[in-house]
Amino acid sequence: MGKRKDNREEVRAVIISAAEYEFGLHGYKGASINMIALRAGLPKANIVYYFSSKETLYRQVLSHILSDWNNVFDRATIDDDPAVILDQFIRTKLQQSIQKPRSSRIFAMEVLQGGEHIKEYLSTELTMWFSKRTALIEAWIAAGKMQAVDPSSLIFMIWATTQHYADFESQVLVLQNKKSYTKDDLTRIGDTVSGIILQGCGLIRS
Amino acid sequence: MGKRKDNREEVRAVIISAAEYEFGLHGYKGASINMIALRAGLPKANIVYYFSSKETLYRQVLSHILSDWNNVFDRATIDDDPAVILDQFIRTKLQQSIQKPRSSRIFAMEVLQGGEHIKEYLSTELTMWFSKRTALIEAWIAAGKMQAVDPSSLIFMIWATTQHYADFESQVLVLQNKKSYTKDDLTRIGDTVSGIILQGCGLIRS
DNA sequence: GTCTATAATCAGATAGAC
DNA sequence: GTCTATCTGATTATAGAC
Repeated sequence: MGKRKDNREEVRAVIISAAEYEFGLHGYKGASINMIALRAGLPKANIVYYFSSKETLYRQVLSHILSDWNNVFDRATIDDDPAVILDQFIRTKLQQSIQKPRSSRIFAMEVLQGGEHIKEYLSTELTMWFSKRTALIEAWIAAGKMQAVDPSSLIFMIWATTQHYADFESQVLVLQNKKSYTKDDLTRIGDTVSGIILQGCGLIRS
Repeated sequence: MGKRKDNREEVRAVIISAAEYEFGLHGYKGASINMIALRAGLPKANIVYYFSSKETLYRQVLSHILSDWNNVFDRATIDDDPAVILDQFIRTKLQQSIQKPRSSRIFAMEVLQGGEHIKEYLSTELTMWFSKRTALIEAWIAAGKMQAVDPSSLIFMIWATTQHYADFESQVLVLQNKKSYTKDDLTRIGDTVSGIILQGCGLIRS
């Protein structure tokens, strides 16, 4: 019976992966169970059998994405150097964005449409994370470790900029006449963004 | 016959406005002609009568949005002060984002899903705009008017950050425990974003 | 558990009366 | 020009054979 359970989990994982692909490409409404089933190599009835409904599947995909989003900034304290932490935070987010663009896009489309499906995540887990980080930045400022900036705006700025490369990938690539990001792009973008933000917070000098 | 033509244009304007609302809320697939018709106060057959198809209506909405997007940066030259131009660019974009969030969201969802409907705009008009602006930034750098930064990354950073307040409005408001943006928010965000970016480009000192 | 066939619903588009 | 009624197709979900 262990066999059966294992298989069940494997199948669920295959479906979630296919669903992530389709939702990331077409959004919640635009993705169809049929296409997800085709991509997973299963008849569409099985999708419903494993997840009850499209809505449930979508929620599972969302929580699968959110569980993947831990980062450096999480464990930083007042004793850390803000320059090091912010630099790592920016580069890690950028890397995630460029390596897993579809996850970022699903989240973006969800928030764009009001975030109904992740209301609880936003108002509990993420709100707690956010208030701890803004408090830390304020503590750094009070300790004279960085210059006074509005912490919320700073975090939004980093989120927005790093996610932009996933969410607006089609625009970014067309404008730069490229087919996909290279390793050099990742370095160049990371250097520029980290450079501007650190210098803009008075953490490195011109 | 002038009467009729005028009326026709009025009705079309009402429909476009209702369509902008619905597309901005639910995306292309998620919005239905039925809901657009209800919002416009018309039977749904009239929507199709005036615009032939949902697709055509959507394209009209998109081009209506794009025609609205001119800004300060457009007419800047090498003789201008980059600090002034970039500051105005940031604050104008931010204002547009906060005042017309739905336009921004429709554009965002379109690009997120691959930008098929605006391929031509992206690869002609916007590409030209973009290459002129990056060239101008490079000229400023060469003239010693600002410090060396990657022009593309800088523009993306400004776009991403300013649009974030429209596109991720639901998240931003929840995290700051607000119902809507105030005039103070606009000032505070503008000051922070403009401050970090200008200082980050060596245009003001700490 | 797995799959085929089908029911039920909803959307976009059209026909035709007024 | 404007609207009601209807068609056609797609999509989610279910029933029931294997």
